[in-house]
Amino acid sequence: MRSPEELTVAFREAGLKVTPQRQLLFRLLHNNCAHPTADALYSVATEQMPGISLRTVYQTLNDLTSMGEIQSIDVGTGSSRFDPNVSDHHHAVCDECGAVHDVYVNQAPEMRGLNGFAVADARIVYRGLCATCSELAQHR
Amino acid sequence: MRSPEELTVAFREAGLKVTPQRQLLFRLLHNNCAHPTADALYSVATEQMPGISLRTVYQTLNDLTSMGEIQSIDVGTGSSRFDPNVSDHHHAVCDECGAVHDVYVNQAPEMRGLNGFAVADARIVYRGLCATCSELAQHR
DNA sequence: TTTCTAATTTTCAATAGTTGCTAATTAGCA
DNA sequence: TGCTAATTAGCAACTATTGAAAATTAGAAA
Repeated sequence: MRSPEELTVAFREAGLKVTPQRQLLFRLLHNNCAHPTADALYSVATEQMPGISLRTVYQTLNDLTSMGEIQSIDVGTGSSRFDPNVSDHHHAVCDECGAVHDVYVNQAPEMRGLNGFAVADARIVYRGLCATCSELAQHR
Repeated sequence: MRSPEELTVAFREAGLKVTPQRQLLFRLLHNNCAHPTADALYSVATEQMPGISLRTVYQTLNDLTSMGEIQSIDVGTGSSRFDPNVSDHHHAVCDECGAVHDVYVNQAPEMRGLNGFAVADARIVYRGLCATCSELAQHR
């Protein structure tokens, strides 16, 4: 996604208002590679702006998603996660600690069984143990 | 998954009871490639057995899943879908009609960014238009 | 066949995640 | 400074799923 400053301009150009709540979320999301859930963002946001509502967090995330600034990802952990990295990539989820990592895949693998299905998008979710957790698993 | 008859034996051997509700679900799932949701199965089951509870459907699906007879898949359509095909395969979801198709992938693609992540499983979800829906889209 | 008991089913409440609605507030233009 | 449409907050509602507990039942044993 673009920087908070660029988003400020983009929002105003789109006729949207730039509120303190939105600016805070712009900052919390920028360069955030933690793949946070709405609730995780809400927790951090509340520290800096007590009283901000979870509803507003969801609303802003949805707005940013439909503007293509962030993407919503579902890695099967119950709630949606939000990713300011909208480049073509995939995700690896640690079954132990729940951390989500970015994975880049060179070329699409050969597929069978599509039978005329017109693929527009492919998303891969890897599951397993992250480096830290598999390290810890060794010592048990 | 195995046939209703084989499951009947397997359940008894595991000390589990074979109830009419379970037998009905065995039949509804056998050779079912529609990737139904719990609710979809509940609807069909209700026709043949009025009064069966949604809770029982969920319970039986969970039992079959933990026995490895079926798998639970999440293709991002809100609710879990259940697949009696437990062979190594992936799924293509039609954005128009919601149908879910099986896709077989030859070999895993080359990945970058794993940084020590120990992959245990990979699931690919393709999105796009199924053959029927892309056909219809042509004529508009 | 009848009895018994642990497994199962049903019912209903509860939960998590997310969205809908509405009154109150506010950004930003005139 | 005032105005108004956009936004926020608060809360109810909704969907998918699970928990808990009482009632029922499969199936082994007598």
